[in-house]
Amino acid sequence: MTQKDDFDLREFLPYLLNQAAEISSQSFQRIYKGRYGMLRTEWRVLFHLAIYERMTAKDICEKAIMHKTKVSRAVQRLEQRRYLQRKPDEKDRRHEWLTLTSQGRAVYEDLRAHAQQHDQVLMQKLSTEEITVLRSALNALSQP
Amino acid sequence: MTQKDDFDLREFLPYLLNQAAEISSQSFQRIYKGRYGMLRTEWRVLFHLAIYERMTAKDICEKAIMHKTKVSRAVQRLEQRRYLQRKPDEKDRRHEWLTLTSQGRAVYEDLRAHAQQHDQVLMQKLSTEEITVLRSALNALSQP
DNA sequence: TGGTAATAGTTGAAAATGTAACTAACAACC
DNA sequence: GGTTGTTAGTTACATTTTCAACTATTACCA
Repeated sequence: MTQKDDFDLREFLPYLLNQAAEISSQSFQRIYKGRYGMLRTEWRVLFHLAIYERMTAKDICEKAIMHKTKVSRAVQRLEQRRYLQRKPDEKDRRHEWLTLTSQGRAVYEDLRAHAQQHDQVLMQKLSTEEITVLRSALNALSQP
Repeated sequence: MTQKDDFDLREFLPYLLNQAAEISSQSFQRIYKGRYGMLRTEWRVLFHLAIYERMTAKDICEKAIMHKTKVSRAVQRLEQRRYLQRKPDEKDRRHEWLTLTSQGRAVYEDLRAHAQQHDQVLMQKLSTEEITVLRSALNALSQP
């Protein structure tokens, strides 16, 4: 099993990105899954609502770059667990405003603490300069 | 929809990594899916076999950090399309050696060309220095 | 030797995701 | 006002993925 080709997978960005994303998500996944039985889509929606306070599903789709069916289902599950509330817009009843309940906010506070801790651990693998460059590069690559 | 919390999702590495990985994979996905009806798991296995020539499914699991059932099913589909061959190990018949057929290799060559081209486009979003730092940071984060 | 444990890989059922078609509400134009 | 088009969000179905149980083979060790 020796490398033969001149093409190196370890330089192919989509591969590298996926690999790094997968591995660095794992231990955080154990937390939100283990503690609250949540999925990736769910914590993402929860975090967006905690940070932006009041959003429609559409807003979340755009910010999080998630498909509307994913968001729709995550919202359903979060509502079932009483982590969020829906309120139809008075002016345009196609829109629904979503906000976290106090329970949802408590779950967020807990997960956020773990997320920050987890981020600290990840960053220990990198130098200060790498962290800065990495963040800006990832943001650049995230623009479609 | 104004930001309220002091915690910024745009600094949380697993989130950023996932976002960047997702977006930068999309246009490559259109290629392998559109041209060959392949899945992400499948091109990954194909590429590993092209680069390392001869591997067992287990080897691929470890290199690509994929679960064995994913690899098993990707191998099945690649075999059905005659992109690879299996050969049981003489000494230990639990192992199966996998190699690409010439057809599989041709598909790889085609996809590799597109991958490199795709990488060029992605890298245009970044400076030379960013690319270097990004790659090393991603490799560091990919170590479990 | 025989019995238990470990390993490579597969399979089936359940869960999650993607795609396309759908509903409901509003907008725009005649 | 009525027809047509657009938008927010949901649902149904097909495809993928995950998880756990399974087979087959080899390793370990009393």
